[in-house]
Amino acid sequence: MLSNASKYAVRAVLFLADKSDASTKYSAKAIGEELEIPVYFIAKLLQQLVKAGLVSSSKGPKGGFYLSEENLQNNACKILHEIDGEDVFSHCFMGLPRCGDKNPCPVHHIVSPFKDKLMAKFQKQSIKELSDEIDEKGMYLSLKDS
Amino acid sequence: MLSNASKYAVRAVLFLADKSDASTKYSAKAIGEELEIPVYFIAKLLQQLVKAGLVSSSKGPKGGFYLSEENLQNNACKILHEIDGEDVFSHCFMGLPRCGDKNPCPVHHIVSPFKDKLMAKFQKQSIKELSDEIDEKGMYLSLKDS
DNA sequence: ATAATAAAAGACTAATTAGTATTTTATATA
DNA sequence: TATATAAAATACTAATTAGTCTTTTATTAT
Ligand code: SF4
Ligand code: SF4
Repeated sequence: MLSNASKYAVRAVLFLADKSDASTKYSAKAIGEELEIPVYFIAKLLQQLVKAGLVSSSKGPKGGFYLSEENLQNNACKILHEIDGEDVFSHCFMGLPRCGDKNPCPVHHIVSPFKDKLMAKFQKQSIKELSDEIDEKGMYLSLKDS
Repeated sequence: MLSNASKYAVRAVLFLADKSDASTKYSAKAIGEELEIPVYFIAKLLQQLVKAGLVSSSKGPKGGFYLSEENLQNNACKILHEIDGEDVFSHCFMGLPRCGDKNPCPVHHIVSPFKDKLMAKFQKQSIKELSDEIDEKGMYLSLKDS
């Protein structure tokens, strides 16, 4: 459903949401190593997100990626859309040729509420809120010590 | 999550469950056209399922694919496993390096029950039961007239 | 100024998935 | 027994996704 790319991107952004700010930046190398994501790959993804205005960055020594207060207000859905395209959640499980509520496939009543919940999660909550929840509930993005 | 291949395969098998028996067979061509699946592709998939004992077939004129009474007793999960491999449902949403209930990712409490429900659906119900349910509830596998 | 640092840009290679086409083999029926 | 039919086997091509590498540009600190 989600590509590796968008999974990596979400994890990286949530990491930055938790750890970074305008004066505490992380290089692609640091992020890749911390989250066990191929370094060159996450670099490319983060650059794409910067271009889309979802992540901030600065070049040079002491430079790196971070989330501004503005960035934190976006919802996580935007990341998925930026990386995987607008129709991440629209094409779905059984892939019927012309499917929908009128012509439900065998798993529609399982898949449909799941999609709704997930959408709500990623759409209604800002990155900041999501990140706070992760902190509160003691969830992990990386399993390196911590 | 599911490949095109396994989606196609499940739809084709459920079609055969509904329409075929030992004396009413369908050629790959007929199935492909009915379900709007590339003919050569579904042929290859069905051959794979025959080899795995999940579908029956016979060659020659009046030959084709069908489900025997025995085939109908299998659960749909076996199809997914045959086509996509054993770990279709095991690697999941956020793809954390070493994830699990102890180290839940941000969407674990949404994804996990969904996976459970889906597994139950595909594992506990036989293809026959699933097919009957599809009939009862008026669900569609194809949208060609009907 | 210069050296070191790190993102930006872009050009790659590799792997996987999707889909197509050709040849061979079995079988029903005329 | 010849012919037509359809699966089986196999060898492809194409497209997408994943991942790597190199060069350029901006910035900070020495
Ligand atoms: S019927 Fe529902 S679950 Fe099935 S493919 Fe369509 S949207 Fe997805
Ligand atoms: S924590 Fe749960 S939802 Fe998240 S990747 Fe692991 S199994 Fe999937």
